[in-house]
Amino acid sequence: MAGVSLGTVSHVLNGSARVREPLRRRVEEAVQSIGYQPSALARGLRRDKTNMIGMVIPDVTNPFFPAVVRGAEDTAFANGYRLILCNTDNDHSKELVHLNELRTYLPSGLIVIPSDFSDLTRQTESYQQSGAAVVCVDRLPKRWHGDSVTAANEAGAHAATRHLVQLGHRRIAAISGPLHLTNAEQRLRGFRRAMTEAGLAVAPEFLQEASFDLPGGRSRGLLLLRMLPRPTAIFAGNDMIAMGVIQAIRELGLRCPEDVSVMGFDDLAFSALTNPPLASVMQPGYQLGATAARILLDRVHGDTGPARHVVLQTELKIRESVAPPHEIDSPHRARKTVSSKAKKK
Amino acid sequence: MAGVSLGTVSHVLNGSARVREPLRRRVEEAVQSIGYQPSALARGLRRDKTNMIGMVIPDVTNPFFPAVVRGAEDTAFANGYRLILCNTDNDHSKELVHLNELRTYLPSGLIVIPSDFSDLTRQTESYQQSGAAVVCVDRLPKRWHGDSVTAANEAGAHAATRHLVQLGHRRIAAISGPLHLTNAEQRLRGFRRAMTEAGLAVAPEFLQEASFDLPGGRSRGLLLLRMLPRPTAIFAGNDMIAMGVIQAIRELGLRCPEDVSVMGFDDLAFSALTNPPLASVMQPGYQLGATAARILLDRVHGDTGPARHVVLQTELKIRESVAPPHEIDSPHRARKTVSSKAKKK
DNA sequence: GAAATAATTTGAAAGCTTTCAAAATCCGCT
DNA sequence: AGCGGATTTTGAAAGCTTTCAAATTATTTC
Repeated sequence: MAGVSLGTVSHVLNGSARVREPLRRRVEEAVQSIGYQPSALARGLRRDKTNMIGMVIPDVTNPFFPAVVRGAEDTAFANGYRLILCNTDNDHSKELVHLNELRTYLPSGLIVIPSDFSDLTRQTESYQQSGAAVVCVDRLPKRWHGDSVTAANEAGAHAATRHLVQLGHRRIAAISGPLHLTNAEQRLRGFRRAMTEAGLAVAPEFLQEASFDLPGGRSRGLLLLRMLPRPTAIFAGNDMIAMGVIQAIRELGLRCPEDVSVMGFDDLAFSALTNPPLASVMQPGYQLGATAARILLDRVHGDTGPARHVVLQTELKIRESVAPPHEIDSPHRARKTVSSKAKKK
Repeated sequence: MAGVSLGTVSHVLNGSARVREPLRRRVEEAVQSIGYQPSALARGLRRDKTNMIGMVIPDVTNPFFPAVVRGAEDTAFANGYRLILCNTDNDHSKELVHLNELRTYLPSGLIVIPSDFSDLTRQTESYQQSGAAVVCVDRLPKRWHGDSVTAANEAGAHAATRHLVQLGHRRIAAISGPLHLTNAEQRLRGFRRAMTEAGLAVAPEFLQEASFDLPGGRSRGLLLLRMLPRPTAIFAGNDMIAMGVIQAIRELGLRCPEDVSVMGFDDLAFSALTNPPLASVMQPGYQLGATAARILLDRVHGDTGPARHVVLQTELKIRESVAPPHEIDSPHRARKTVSSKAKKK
């Protein structure tokens, strides 16, 4: 200690009160010379809040989520906040463990991509009364009324399906993600609406549900492709499912897009590099994360307005995995990029 | 509080002293009923150590790193530790910020994939004297003497190159990653050794250096492909570079593998799905992370043995992006999977 | 120049655990 | 019943900040 009281040091470091020049300088020099850094733990303990943000995601390994994490990390970091990353593996009990433990670190907030059957709502209460904000991303738990950031799943799926219809497809099947996840359900809804609007009926067996991964898409794809008459196009709930479908197509000796068109959702970084390049509905993962962090920070800084539900626009990326069906003459061709509208309420 | 002293509660919760049954039960019931959870902050403050592990990586968005993160997260979580994730963006100053700040949280340890020009060694000292362990993964800073977990880069690159040679290639070029990264440098070394052993000279202009990403691979690829005589095979420093090369090949109206074979390194999850499927040297990202966490936990639990340098084996994955060169008759064909040896010292 | 007022600086408490030494209780034994 | 030793339980300190009220110093005003 170089000549001054503890309280003064704190004031210099936090600018919490004016300190006259000579003192301030002495303190700053001392801090410099011994490389003093305040203990984040003691600080958090005293302030009842740390600069940490808990980020709970299903799995870093799934290529869509890292983009979200990155978006959140960047804006959090730029504002002096740090991320604690938690994988839930879509396991509800693991989610609970994380949620419960995270609280004892007094984080400033939580950014959550909820797992299946998440009852985040109840957890959230205890966080909110400890002053932490909670923002949900990508998919929402049932009856979620707090802040959220999602993609325009319904609109995106609608645009994608309409594109398939415009290419001339009539027998279009869908492989949705797990329907208790709101994003999977919304995408399916968009698919159905587009089909209805086109006056096309969807046989119930043409609607399959799979887990959001490659094996899920492959097995459901095999199922669909063995039906007669076979669908000429398949709308997949996400790109991993779509890749599974393409694999199934190949296994059965069929070709994509000549025999079956495939449309994905997510537009992962590598979807443009696959064989064939995958048509997909782009959703802005980075933006989802960044926006969630933005909202969270606003809350931390005192925004007490009504819950915000940000819906980010998607964009249809047409690539070689879709083409007009072979059996029928293709009536119209639509190669342009179609955007669904962004919406905020 | 239900009838007993503070110290006793602590003992019950930590098993730090025997407590007689009736008391213990009363405490446990009280804890249950109000859902009491000890403050991780106060605990860390008192114990001079938290259950957090700082994980510093270049970029979650790069598909190789999430696997490492996942491996580390899983073993850390299973042992009651949590991960604070930090992106450095390969920016040394950002790495410094993270490293400095992380320390104030008194983490149990650090798992670091160092950025370019990292001088982690100095940082490490101050961590170690605060009792935190540091493990380096994937690549090492210059003169790193602490624990490390890396892949057998040299051996993997050697095996891959030898495979190309055995296919009949003579004019083989390499696009390495940034050579101040030890992993890039080791892979290049493996490449050179295989070439030397095969009695093949490598023209200096056939050795290019690129950043570990797709644009890097594309631009260097274009360069190489415009040379005359053109290389018949290109060994890429990682899969992202390899994808860039394939893109370059396509842009020039050439075909892979007919005109040019491409070999990658990493074997990312989607490398099997690209067009053409990418031959690559598999390195076990998940294991790298898991092993690093394992070593870290051992250190935390008191292992004070000499520094461990674990080298994990790689495995050559042959896929359609490599084939015998067209111009020459292919002398031998080698389709089998070749493993490099694992090594521990 | 003294008093009043404003501006700085300080001291001490509080936040929640863990831990060490001291106090209390238990147990067996005579 | 009383005593010694072993076992449990308790009290208080410490860990590092922040913050509030109190104390000190500077500044203004008459």
